[in-house]
Amino acid sequence: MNLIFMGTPAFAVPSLNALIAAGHNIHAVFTQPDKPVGRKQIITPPPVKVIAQQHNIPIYQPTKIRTEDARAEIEPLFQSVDVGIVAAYGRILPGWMLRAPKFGCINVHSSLLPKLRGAAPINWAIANGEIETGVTIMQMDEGLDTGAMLRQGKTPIGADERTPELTARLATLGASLLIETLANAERGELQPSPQNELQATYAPILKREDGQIDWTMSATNIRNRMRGFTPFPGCYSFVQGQKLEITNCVAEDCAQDAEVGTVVEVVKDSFAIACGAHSQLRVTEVLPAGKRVMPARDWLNGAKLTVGVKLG
RNA sequence: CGCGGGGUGGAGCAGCCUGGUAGCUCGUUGGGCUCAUAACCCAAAGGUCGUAGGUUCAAAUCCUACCCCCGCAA
Repeated sequence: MNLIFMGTPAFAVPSLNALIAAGHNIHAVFTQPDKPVGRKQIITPPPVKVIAQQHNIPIYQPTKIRTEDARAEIEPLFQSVDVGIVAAYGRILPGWMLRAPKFGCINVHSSLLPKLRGAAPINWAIANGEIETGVTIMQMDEGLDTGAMLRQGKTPIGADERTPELTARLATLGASLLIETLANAERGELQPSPQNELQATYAPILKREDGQIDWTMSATNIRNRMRGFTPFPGCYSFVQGQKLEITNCVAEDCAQDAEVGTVVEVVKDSFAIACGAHSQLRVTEVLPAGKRVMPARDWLNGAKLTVGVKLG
């Protein structure tokens, strides 16, 4: 089919590659502008741009698409193709863009809609303790991930799995579902299925503050968030005024009746902190501010942590 | 010139302000104890104190420049 691809991060790359491999005619790739990354503020192109360049596909990186000038330039392009494909493009598309292509725009969303609509569905699937998630291919409308579903695939979430691994798997799954969906579209066999609004939940974009541990949560809940919030925003607390990120831990039952957030045990290779719901979080690996990831054992050697210290 | 933390045996840290013997908790190696041990006891090895200058009788420590790592902010 003749199409336009819109995507930005690594998650979108398998979909783009699959479209190319399947022989679709990609008229243009839209992606976010190059941005400065890291302490050195090195200008870095998004992964999707790199792939597009390798295949000599025209690239558009508009900073604004809601202006009349932008519309005048872009709308004819969209009207000339069969469908627009969106995979983690990172911005809200105006209605005229969604309607311009013959089949409209189709989105690869990494959750089992109507659950987890929004910007960070993979992180929240893990953080919420789900045991299964997936990818939904949907017909886009002007709402937030509210369009009719075209195809859906599921995958289990491993007990120790974190966001990067799950993201990679879902990206691959999404790519294959996307190709199947387009094949159906070409045969005129699409069967849109509306979402059940009553079951909708949301996965808001993550902020740095989301990483601060609330010790009144259960240890299992905290551990799920640690997995889901890897690598950003992480899962951290403060020990004697110093930020300490927890990079690995185990949830345990707690017989003791200590105040939540206090250290209840310090042993050779780990330490435990009282959490809500009669549980405790045994920390086995940490990232102190200004340092790199280290086993709890190493950190304890120098930190001289004692039972009774309050975190937060 | 965005703000800030840091570089000390293999690991994590103290010592620096108020210059003068290289310290702590571990790890490693050897020995001991024990039915046994990742536990305990004894002993040993292992350090250009990030780099280069400077001040000084004397620098991990004070001064100057530089290199590298990291957190925050973007």
